[in-house]
Amino acid sequence: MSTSRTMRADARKNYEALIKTARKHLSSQGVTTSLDAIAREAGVGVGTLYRHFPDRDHLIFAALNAQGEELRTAADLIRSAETGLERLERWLAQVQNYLSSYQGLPDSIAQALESGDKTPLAITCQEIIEITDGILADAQQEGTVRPGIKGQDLFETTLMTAWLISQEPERQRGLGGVGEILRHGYRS
Amino acid sequence: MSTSRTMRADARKNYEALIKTARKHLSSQGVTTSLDAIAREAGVGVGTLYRHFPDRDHLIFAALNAQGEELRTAADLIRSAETGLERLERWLAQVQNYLSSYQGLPDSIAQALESGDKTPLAITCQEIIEITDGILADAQQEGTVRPGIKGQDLFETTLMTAWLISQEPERQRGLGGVGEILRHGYRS
DNA sequence: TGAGCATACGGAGAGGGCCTCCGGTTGACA
DNA sequence: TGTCAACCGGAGGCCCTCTCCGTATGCTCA
Repeated sequence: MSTSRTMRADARKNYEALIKTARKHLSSQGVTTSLDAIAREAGVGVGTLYRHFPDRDHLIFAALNAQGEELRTAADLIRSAETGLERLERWLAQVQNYLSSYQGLPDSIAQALESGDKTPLAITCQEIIEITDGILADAQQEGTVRPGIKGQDLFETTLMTAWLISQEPERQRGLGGVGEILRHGYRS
Repeated sequence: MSTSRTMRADARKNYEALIKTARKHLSSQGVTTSLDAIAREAGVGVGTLYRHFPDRDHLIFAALNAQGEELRTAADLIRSAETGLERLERWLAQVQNYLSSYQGLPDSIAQALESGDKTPLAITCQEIIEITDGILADAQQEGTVRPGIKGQDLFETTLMTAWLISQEPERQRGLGGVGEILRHGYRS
């Protein structure tokens, strides 16, 4: 979908208002926030919301990827790292951050992954796993990450961690224990 | 609450019918199943359900601990293990199994842990962590588990894993990768 | 410019879930 | 058997999701 130039002007305006309001509500209320309320606050009928975003996941995905916070652009931060391990861990931190954008997002993602792989969220995950595989290969080459580890595994551990974080947003103690176990788990 | 002998006979009967139906619905539909539907199928008014179980968590907790599937009784399986590590891992497997009883249970638990520690679910978790600490100490004594690891950490990784499992019930591939990373992460 | 049409809008309404409240019922005990 | 505390049922208010269709409006082309 996205704001294409073949959209009518009013449609584009509504689309953008919806995304803007959705981002706000998703950030403060999590992925289960009321879609009705979003439409209302965006000054748009519910029908309009559902026409633009057939289901909740489509809206979440669009809100997530609006503006420039996509992972791809963040790839720059990674390049400056010296070792492959450092690059991998910076990348995983980015992914974790991305997956924790909204409270409950990991649940939506896991469900999307389970039921068919055609949804936008599922496709995004597949892309993340592929990128991870690439970075991982370098780290394994240099011997800092154990062989046998797969990008899929690291994605899953990162998703799990994002889930834990988004459930307990207060504890800023950075889940030291869990993170340490995981790092020790894939490093050589 | 529980089925006490100070309850009136009709109250006890309803309580038990509710638990029975709740177990069925929770098992097949997960923790978000309709409470109205449970009351209906149990042949009881909704008011009765809410009087016995003030909120969803109370019902989940009661359903979880009805009959003998509590973790405590499963402690027997653990004793036969020879090494402390083996005992620990069997215990964690039990906990993981318990935490995956219903789809979405880990979410309920995480929320209970976050908001006050007085809920039955939160109390149960605290108990599990304490038991884990005990078993963990033995394993650390014998040198098979790294020092610095805490019962809380192992509980959290187990909860995360249970979440992943309960989200993707199909994949019986046993999340080989994730499990292997975690085991490697806490072992010496 | 303005007529005509494809595109898009809005919101009522059906369906369902949550939870409360209170008039009515019933088990227990004297 | 009578009395009352304990317990029941379910109507009803509120909120949410999602569909459907009559209405409105941006766009295009003559």
